[in-house]
Amino acid sequence: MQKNLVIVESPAKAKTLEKFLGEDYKVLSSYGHIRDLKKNEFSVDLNNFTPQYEIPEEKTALVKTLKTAANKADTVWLASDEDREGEAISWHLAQVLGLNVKQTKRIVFHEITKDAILDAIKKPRHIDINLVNAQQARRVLDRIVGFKLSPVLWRKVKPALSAGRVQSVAVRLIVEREREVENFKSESSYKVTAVFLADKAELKAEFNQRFATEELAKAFLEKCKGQQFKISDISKKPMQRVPAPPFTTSTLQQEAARKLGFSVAQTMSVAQRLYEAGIITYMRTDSVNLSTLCLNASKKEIVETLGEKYSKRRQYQTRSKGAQEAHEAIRPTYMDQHEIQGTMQERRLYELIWKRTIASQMADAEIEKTIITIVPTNSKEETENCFVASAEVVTFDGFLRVYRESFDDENTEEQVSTTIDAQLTEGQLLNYKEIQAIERFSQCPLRYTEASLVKKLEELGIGRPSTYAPTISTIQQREYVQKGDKKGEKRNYKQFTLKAGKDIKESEKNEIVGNEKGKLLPTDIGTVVNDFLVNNFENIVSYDFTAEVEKDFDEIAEGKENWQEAMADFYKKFEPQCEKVLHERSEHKAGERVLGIDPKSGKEVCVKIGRFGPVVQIGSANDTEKPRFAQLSKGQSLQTITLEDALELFKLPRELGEYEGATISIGAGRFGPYVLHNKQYVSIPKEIDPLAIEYDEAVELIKERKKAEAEKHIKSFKEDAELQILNGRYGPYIVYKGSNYKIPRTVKEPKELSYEQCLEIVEKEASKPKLARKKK
DNA sequence: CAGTGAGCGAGCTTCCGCTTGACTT
Repeated sequence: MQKNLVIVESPAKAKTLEKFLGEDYKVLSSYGHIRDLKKNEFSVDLNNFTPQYEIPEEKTALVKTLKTAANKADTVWLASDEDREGEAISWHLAQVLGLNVKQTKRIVFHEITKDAILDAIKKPRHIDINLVNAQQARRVLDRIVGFKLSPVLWRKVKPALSAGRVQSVAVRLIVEREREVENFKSESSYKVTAVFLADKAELKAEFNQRFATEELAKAFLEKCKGQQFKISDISKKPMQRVPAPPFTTSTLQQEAARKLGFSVAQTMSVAQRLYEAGIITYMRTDSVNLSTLCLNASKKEIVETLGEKYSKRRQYQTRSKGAQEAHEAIRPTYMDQHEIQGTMQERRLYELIWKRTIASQMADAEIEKTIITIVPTNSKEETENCFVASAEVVTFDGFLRVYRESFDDENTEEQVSTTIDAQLTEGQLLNYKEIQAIERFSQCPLRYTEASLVKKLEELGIGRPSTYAPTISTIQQREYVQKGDKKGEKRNYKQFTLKAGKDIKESEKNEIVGNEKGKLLPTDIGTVVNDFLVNNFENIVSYDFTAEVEKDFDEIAEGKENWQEAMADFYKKFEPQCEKVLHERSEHKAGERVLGIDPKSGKEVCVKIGRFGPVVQIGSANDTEKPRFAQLSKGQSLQTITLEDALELFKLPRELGEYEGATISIGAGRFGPYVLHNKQYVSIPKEIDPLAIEYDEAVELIKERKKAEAEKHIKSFKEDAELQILNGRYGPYIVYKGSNYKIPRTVKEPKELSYEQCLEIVEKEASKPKLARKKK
């Protein structure tokens, strides 16, 4: 029987710890929080802000195990993470396990190494109740905000919506970026580049001033015509480049997106597997700190493979707002393991982590930058305008040997950089081969990707490593935001070229700009909800709100402020704000836009967010006649739809006539437009306009559908009409009494299955436990 | 490579942070 029980947060950590601590210690895991506010109730007494905690059902078995183990042990050590949440986990554990809060031993370590752990055991402390209170304040504030704001949205915008301190700001960022893009007016100017001839080699250079207009650019080229040029100056300066710090959750998500094309959720799930296999350290962290163990191991690797001069020991400082640094940076557990076994994704992510970690401990790259200034030979006065050719030569590659960080805005602005082949001297005369003025445009702001949104949230100190991925999935689930592509637009630009011995030639070219893939785009609902919140709760969805309340939490953690009083202070202002908005009667719903008058009925036509999303409405609920509704179709938006397009939507359903004794009608449903015939629905492909589709086309679709239906059928049974073998998207399957059943892979020829065999499969499959179906 | 297809309202919805599960019709 072990004398000591140690409780940590993660089971993988527990496993490692047990190895280090030896026989006298049993190590168990709490799997995060064991208690929380009730899930479906407000659970905060608004008179004194006392929270009502409960152990969620899925944790009861675990808590029982922990209790038994705690009762058996002589000493219990609470070893949850050293941050606000970790302290609260320890406190809840102490309470639930019946331990004395003031006396129970509390230990912490920031890295899972033997030394760190034995060290921690030597100097236990007690639970810091102030830090616990800061967590309670954080938890209760989030509950108040979320559970008071969401119902306002249900009432004023649409049921089942949600708002919160983190998600609403995430949506705001996306909506506002979209508006920046929409309102962006690009300005053009002329950039001048030249190719000079130095002996036989070419030297590319750019003029260090841009020209605002076509006329100025042309005038400049005119002045250059027939000119000879000279090198007025050659300067060389050494530069250093430093490696990026080791990965945190946020930077790992960004780099994995840029370099490997992973989604934020994908990165986290692959990293989780690596962590559970003991290959990398913990993947939810805001710290860039590396353990001494890792620093030493990295140095050894670098010195052994590349030599002493490539090694440089570095400790990085965390700069991000609100970082709590309970863990190390994300790094390989063993630096000598350059690659791993596993899936393609696992191998690639590991390689990225290994390289970034190693590079962070490598020497600076040394670069020699050469800048050559070129002026016309006839220029008398010392003018600051000149052509500049610049070249960079890596004189020592340092960390670049292993790893180079990527950036989102790479390749957006082409820079003239050249390699210099010729021997050049100051005063040397040059002739131009070609001088060109090209119209260039200012860069439109880029829409957010999942990863760049995470970066922005981290900069604002909003959200935590464990919530970045879930937040992004929440705002998509609520349909505030969609991931999608934006097609670029063609843009014309002018170009003037001056070749040696010739006149200026003008040409017009075009390019595609603004093509964006996998970007976060706001939906109508997201936009309306955001505008509603910004109008009525600017203080809550402000970019600074989190930073401000964090200041309070810090005060509470330092024991300078009473947490429940802080909550009372907040609620005193927040509650009347909610009440006011809730009871405000306005003529128009949030986001409603009047388009005009329906010429047929003379009634008002408006668009708004309806019970099921964006709709057009003709007439009002106050009229004697009920208003008519039509859902906006895909690609239409509340903000841009015209009266004409809106009225088009009322042309469905249409009837096209009889076919085989039944009416064909065209309608629009949840999944787009369809042909309805004999209770059979057939989707209309998006190439065909449902408003223009003709009788023959509709019949064709019905026939196609019938044919597909016939092919779908593999076998039925005379014993039971309710049993059939069908061919579906995932291969053959069995339908029995309205439910689908998978045919085991071992069955090679589903056609040959007998009635009895089918029933056997059905029985077997039905007995398997079913996953709770996802909400749609 | 399936199948889904209403109605504008009588019940329910919702937060953020800690953790991993057991699931693939």
